[in-house]
Amino acid sequence: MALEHAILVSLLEKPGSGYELARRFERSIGHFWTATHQQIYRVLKRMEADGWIEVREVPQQGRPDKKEYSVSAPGLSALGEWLHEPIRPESVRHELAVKIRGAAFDDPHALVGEVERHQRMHRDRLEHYLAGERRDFGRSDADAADDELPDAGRELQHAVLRGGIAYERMMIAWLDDVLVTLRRLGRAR
Amino acid sequence: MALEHAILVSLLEKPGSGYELARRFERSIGHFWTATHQQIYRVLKRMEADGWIEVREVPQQGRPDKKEYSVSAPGLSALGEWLHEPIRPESVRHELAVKIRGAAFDDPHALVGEVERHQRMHRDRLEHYLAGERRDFGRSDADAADDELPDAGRELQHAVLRGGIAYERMMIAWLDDVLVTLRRLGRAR
DNA sequence: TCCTGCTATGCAACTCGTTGCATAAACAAG
DNA sequence: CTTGTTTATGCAACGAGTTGCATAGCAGGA
Repeated sequence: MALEHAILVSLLEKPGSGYELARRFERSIGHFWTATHQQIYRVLKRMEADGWIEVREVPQQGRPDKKEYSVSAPGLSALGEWLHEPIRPESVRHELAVKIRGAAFDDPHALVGEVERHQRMHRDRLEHYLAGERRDFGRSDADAADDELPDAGRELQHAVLRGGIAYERMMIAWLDDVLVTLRRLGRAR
Repeated sequence: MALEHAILVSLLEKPGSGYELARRFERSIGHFWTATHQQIYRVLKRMEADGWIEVREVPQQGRPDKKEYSVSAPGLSALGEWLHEPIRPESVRHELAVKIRGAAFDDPHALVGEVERHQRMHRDRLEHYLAGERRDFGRSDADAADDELPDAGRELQHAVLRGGIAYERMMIAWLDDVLVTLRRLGRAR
C-alpha cells in the first residue's frame, strides 16, 4: 500500500490538513494519485498512531478549526525505506480500451461521442498542466530563490509534471487515431 | 465494476476457460486490464448465475478438463448497455511518480537504478507489442480473410494496440527525461 | 524416483477502497 | 431568514481486490 507514502510526500512538500490533502489529490497538478477524503482521514489516524506524522490544532477565522499534519522523523525514515524498495507491478484498468474493443460487438459509431468527451477531458487537463507549468516553473532560477521547496523538490515536481503533459498529449493523439477508426467502421456498416 | 465487461469482451473475441482468461489478462497484447485468477473464477460464477455466459465442459488430453465459457444473448445485451454508459473517472496510481517526487527528501541518485529498471520493462513491453503487431496486423486484408474475428474487431484491437505502443514510447522518453534530472541532482549534491 | 513446473479450479481470510450518511461552523445569494 | 456552498471531520456498511493455501493430473528432467 502506497497511500501512506503518497501522503508523506505531500506533507513533506507542504504540511496540511486531511481536507487539504484530499483537495491536492483531487485537483493537483501532476494528478498522479487519487484518494477520497474518508480514505485519507482513516490513513492519517493510522499514521499518527504509528508516529509517522504529528498533529497541530490550528484555529482559523471564518472557518472551522483544522488539524495540520506534518511529517516526523520516523515518518521520514519510513519514506526513505519505501523509496529503496522496488515497485511491484501495478494493476492497470483502462476502461476506455475495453469499451473500444467491445464496440466491435455493438455499434462502433455509438462510441464516438464518449471518445470525444474523453478527448476533451484530456485537452482540458493538458491546458491545466501547461498553465501550472507556466505559473510554477516558468520563471528563472533567481526568482525561485524564495520558494519553500529545495531545488531538488522543484526539479522533481517539474519532471513529474512533464510526464503528465507527455501523457495527455499522447492520449489526445491516440484518441484522434481511435476516432478515425470508429468513424471509418461506422461508414462501412 | 467493469471486470465482468472486460471478461465479456474477451470471451466474445474468443471463448475460453477461467485459466485462459487469467493468462490473457496477464500477458495479452493490449495489456489494458489486470485480474488474478481467483477474481476471474469468482466473477465467472456470478456471471453464469446471472445468465450472461454459458459453460461447456471440455475434456482434454494430457491436461485437466476445463470449463469453456462463451457469451449468451443476455450477456451480449448487458455489454451493449454498458457500452452506452459514460465512463466514470478512473482512479490513478502512479507509484513511480510518487517516488520521484519523494526522492527530493532522500537521495535522488538512489532512484536511478529503479527508474532504469522500469525503462527496461517498458522497452520490453514495446518490443512485445511491436512483435504482436507484426504478427497479427502486418499482413494484408486479403490474408486476414480467414480470421475468426470480424473486420471491426480486428481494426479496434489494432487501434487499442497502437495506444499501448504510443504509451510505451511516451514512457520510455519520459523516463529518459527523469534520468537526466536525477543524475543532474545527484552530481549537484 | 522425486522434484519442479504447468494446466486447471477453488475456498477462506483479509485488506483496501467506495458509498452513503452525519455533523458543524461560516459565508454568500436570494 | 432560509437555502446553498465551502471548509472540515468522521462513522458504518459494503463491495472489490489481494494473499495464502489446497487440490489434482500430467510432463520433463536430475
